[in-house]
Amino acid sequence: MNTAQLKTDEQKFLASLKKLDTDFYSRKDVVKIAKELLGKIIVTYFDEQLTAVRITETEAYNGVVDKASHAYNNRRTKRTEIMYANGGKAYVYLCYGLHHLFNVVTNTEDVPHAVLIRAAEPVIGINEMLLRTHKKKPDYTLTTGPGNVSKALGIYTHHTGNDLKSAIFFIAEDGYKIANKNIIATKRVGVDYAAEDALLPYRFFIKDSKYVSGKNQVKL
DNA sequence: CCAATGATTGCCT
DNA sequence: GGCAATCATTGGC
Repeated sequence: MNTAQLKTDEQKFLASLKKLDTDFYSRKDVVKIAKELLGKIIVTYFDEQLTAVRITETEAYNGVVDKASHAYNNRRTKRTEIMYANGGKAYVYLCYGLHHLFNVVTNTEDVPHAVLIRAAEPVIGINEMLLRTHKKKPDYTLTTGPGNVSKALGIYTHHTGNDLKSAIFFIAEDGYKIANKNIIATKRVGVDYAAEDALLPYRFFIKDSKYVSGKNQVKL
């Protein structure tokens, strides 16, 4: 990216970030990674527009043994192939024919784990997010819900397979910490078809955050 | 080849 | 709270 054309506050913001490295993503415990992604920053710099959000809600998908996962029972198709890559890649797919859902691929090669990013809080580029989502005013719906997060950040299915350590699309930490007692675990949303696996406590969100999807969200 | 469907959202009542 | 929108992927024929 050409950082010279960024505003001073944008440059300062980027300088405060440290990208998560491959070791973070390639660990074996996807549930732990889903928890640790809370509070991290997603940055996109598509079309000369810098946008960033802080993750507030995630869901773990535990690979071949998880009936809610696209890779359940080692299902390996053109769409899911990227889930079998080493951690640190983006898995983006179209849901209900219109929503682009962004997942972080974790674990090592041939172990198809992923974390769905379900909600976040805007940090940089709110005006651009409003343009992308066709909204008038920023409220919690701007980046709450997996479809909305992708829309606000400009993430589409053609980004599937992208490396999350690139200059224009990455996840980073900025030192922000969340106490364990402020992380809530619940069952996942919209996976009732997954029988007993639908009940697993694989969804995590930041307690009291306004940017949380479903019935746990706080109305303004 | 083709019908069914989904890790959702937003608009209507 | 109910339901329509909208289509790539999937799996069955």
